[in-house]
This record gives sequence, structure tokens and C-alpha cells, in this order.
Amino acid sequence: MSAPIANKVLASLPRKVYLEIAPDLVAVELKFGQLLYQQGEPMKDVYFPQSCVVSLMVVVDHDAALEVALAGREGLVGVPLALGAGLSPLRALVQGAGAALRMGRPRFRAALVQHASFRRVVYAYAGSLMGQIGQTAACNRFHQVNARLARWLLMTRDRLGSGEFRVTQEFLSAMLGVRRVSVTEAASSFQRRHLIEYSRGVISILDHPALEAACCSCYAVDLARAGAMAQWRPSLSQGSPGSAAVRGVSAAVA
Amino acid sequence: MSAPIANKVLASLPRKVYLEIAPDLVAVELKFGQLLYQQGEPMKDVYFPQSCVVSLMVVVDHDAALEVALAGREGLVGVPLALGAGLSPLRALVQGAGAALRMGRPRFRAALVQHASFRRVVYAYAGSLMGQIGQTAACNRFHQVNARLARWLLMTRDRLGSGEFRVTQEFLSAMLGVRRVSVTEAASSFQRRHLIEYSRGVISILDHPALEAACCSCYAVDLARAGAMAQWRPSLSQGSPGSAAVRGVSAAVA
DNA sequence: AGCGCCGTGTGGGCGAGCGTACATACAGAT
DNA sequence: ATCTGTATGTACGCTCGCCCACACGGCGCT
Repeated sequence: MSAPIANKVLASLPRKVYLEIAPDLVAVELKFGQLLYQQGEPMKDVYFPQSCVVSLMVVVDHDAALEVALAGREGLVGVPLALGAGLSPLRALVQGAGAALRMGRPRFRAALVQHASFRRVVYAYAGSLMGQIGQTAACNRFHQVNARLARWLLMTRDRLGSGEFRVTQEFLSAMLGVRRVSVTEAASSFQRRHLIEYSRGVISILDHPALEAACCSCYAVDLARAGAMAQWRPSLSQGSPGSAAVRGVSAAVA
Repeated sequence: MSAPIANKVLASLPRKVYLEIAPDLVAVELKFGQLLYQQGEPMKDVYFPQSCVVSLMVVVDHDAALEVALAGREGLVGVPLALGAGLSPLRALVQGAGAALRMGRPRFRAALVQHASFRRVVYAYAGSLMGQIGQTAACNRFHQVNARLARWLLMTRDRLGSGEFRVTQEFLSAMLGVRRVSVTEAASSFQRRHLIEYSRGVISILDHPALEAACCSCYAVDLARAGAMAQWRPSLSQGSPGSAAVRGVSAAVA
């Protein structure tokens, strides 16, 4: 029996197709802070996260950067390659360390040409990613730091498959595009209410439902998008899956 | 001789392919304020703008909306259809009235399957659109209203092919995600300096180079993206085309 | 033990942008 | 000629992000 496929893109492929692609996949361990792509530079490989999270960021003016999307096991890193671009429009930074499967650029493109089912799911994810980027843009504009922090924590948890992960407030502030002080305030408030717990760069989600209640609507949209993308469920393997918020929105989206 | 093809996606196709697709294209006149897609609803057709501009917006919480990208003759409206989605993740609103070519959803999908060159350019545009959305997100976060307004005006001009168009400050404020007051201030300042001229919903660009100088770097990135997308030039048919700003950045992007 | 680094909590002064409310001005309709 | 709706200009108080500085505490290093 083969290794478990946590990556949902790969898992959704027909067994036959997956077996043909599998030899081109290399299991790698991605480290925290690793830079998969630098904005404007060539993309050598694509990555199918198994248990890691990658931040997709836009860099402007050579110093400022903003996270526009999170990629985890529900997708892949390197979508622009599938669309014909050779240079990354985004910076891809490993935000949560963990396992991934790496695939070389030529093999990835060949597989897209060869396998309709692969193509379909990769393009579907591309569309979903586009939606996520837009949603994040609007969220940044309209929603409060509190709600955005809650959303970020839950989205990371969903993608990582674990409610405990490493992230400093400094880093969070860069991702959310706010001051560190704002993160401190929001996080402290959550900690006081026992929704989360953190200490020196490690955050644990204690009360998932309450955190979900503190989220803006964007989280529900994100879950619905994941659900709409295909037959596979948006839920986690463990923990309370979709929960209430999804159902209301999924009707509107799907 | 056939009608001129202002749309750059169609224009980039081999003549043979274009002729096969052409019968499925219907010339339509899009009106100001027309809603091509509502977020979450089915996309019936795709549109290839010839001389109009369409705002792509994300709606949150049923009332707030933010523009995340502009589509004009350099692309098409309905990218998610090409990626397999049936429901629009974005709202598409005609911002500048003008001509477009409409294509039914089944024919569009069939054409994608049939013609590799069509597929290639549509996917390339999808990638470019994704980049634009991300760039806009970062721009909204980091750049001042002044600079963003200048960028918006120039991008609209590029897509529309005309330096005079209809847009109210109220509308602009919704697009840029700022208060109308902020737009008034920025626009007044530009008008005082004779960069633009406006009156009751009609804006004219008077001094293109100066306006470009007032832009944030995102405009140059946008031009470079358009240039990198394909062999076709990012320039307008009239007026100062790429100009200085592009060349610096295109090296980094392409 | 002692040192220093790093993550976190707190405070202050500054300016951009927000929400709101209100004032002006022009255009078209009656 | 007046009325009405829409586009634009202006004012006030406030939030929030920016930059900075500093204090506390845990952790690893020597």
C-alpha cells in the first residue's frame, strides 16, 4: 500500500492517473521561512503541500509585502506555471513547516497535457485561488483586525490540519498588513477569552467554534469555495468540520 | 475585409483559428453600469471588450464592494469559465461603455478544447489577471489615494483607448475602496495642477506623463505584465505608449 | 550565573484616511 | 423660472497605521 495522500488535488485524481504521475513526485520537507518562489523569478518546481502551509504574497516597492492567499493541502503552489507563465507573479513563503510533494516543471506541464482529470482539478484550483486573492483584498479593506486574525488562524489550521503552529505576532502583522501592536491587541483579547493560547511564537487554537464566531464572513466563503471546487469535502479529517457558517453560504456560492 | 479586431486576445490568434471562432462572436454594445455577472451567479457568456472597460469586484457582506481588477481590450471577461467554474466569483460591472464581442458559454468551452492557441492566450490572460488582482490588493494596502487614483485613470485609459471617459467621484471612491471625500481631494489636486479635468462625471486626462509620474509603481508593473503576456505590445495606438516607467520594471518582470 | 536575543506588552506623537453631515453648483424636467 | 436630483467641495472628530522607545520575560549561549 502506498503512502497516504493528504494533498487533495492529488487525492481527487482517478487512481490510474495518480499512479502515472506519482513517479514524478518527490517527497520533501519544507522548512519554516523557506522561500519557494521569489516574485518575478522563474518557478522551477510545483509543490503539493501535504502538511505545510505556504503564504502567497505580493511585494511592492522592494520592501513592503502583503499576503494575498494561503495554500495548503487543498491545492498546490505554482499555479501560474499551469497557466503558461514562467516567472512567478507572487512570492511563496513557507509559513508552516511540513511535508510536500515536489514536481519538476517539465513533468508538471507534460502531466497537464496528458491527463484531463489533472488539468481539470488544477484549473479549478487556479480559479479558486483567484477567488481567494480577491476575497482577501476585500477582507483587508472592510474587516477589522480581530476578525481577520481569526480568519487567518482558522484558514491556516484548515490547511495545515493542526490547531497548533508556529507564528510570531511580528510575522502575523506582516501577513495581515497591520501593525504588530494591532495583532498583539487582537491576540491578547482572544487569549483572555481562552479562544487561543500562545507563547513565544507558538499558537494553539483552543476554542474553534468561538473563533469561528469571531471571524468575518470571508472564512465561510473560503470554506464554501473549497467545498464547491470539487466532490471532495472541505472538512478537516479531525475537529469540527464545516460547521454552521458554511451551510448558509455554500448555497449562494454553489 | 473584416471588421477591425481591437481585442488583443482575439487579435493574437492565428488567422485560421480566429476565422473558426469568429462565427460564434456577437457584436454587442455594453452600457455604462451594466452588470455582466453578479457574484455567485452563473456566467452565461464571455465578453471580449473592444472599446469598453469592465470592473471586476468582490462583494462582501451583501453591500460592501471593492474593485480588484479592470478588464478591457487586453483581455476578456469570464475567465473563471475557462477554469471550469460555472459561477462567477466576482461581480463584473461595465465601467466604461463601449463595444464588445460576446460568446456563448458552450461555444467558448468548445473553442478552448479545440484550439491550442486560443487556450494558450486565454490561460495566459488568466494568469495575468491573477497577478493584477494581487497587485491591486497590495496597492490598496500600501499606496496613497493620490497615486492609486492616478493609476486607475491611466489603466482605464489604456484599456479603453481613450483619455476621456465617464466616471463620477462617487463611483471612483467605491472602486478604490476609499471615501468619496478622499477622491475629491486627490482629484481636485490633480485638476489644480492641470493633470486632469473633470466636470459632472466626465474626466479627461490632460497631462499623461505627469499623471504617470504621480502613479505608484503598480502602474508600471501592470504595463510590464501586459507586455510580458505575449508578443503584442502594451502600448495604446495613440498617445505616449509604454513610456519611461515601464522599461525599468519590465526587466524585473520579464 | 550571567549575558544577550527575541517575542511580547505598553505608551506617545503624528498624519492619512474614515464617517458623517452639510454646503454649493450645475443639469434636466415641469 | 422653479424644482429636483446629482455631482462636487468643505468641515469636524475619530480611528488606526506609522515610527519610535522602552519594559518585561523566557530562552539559549558562554
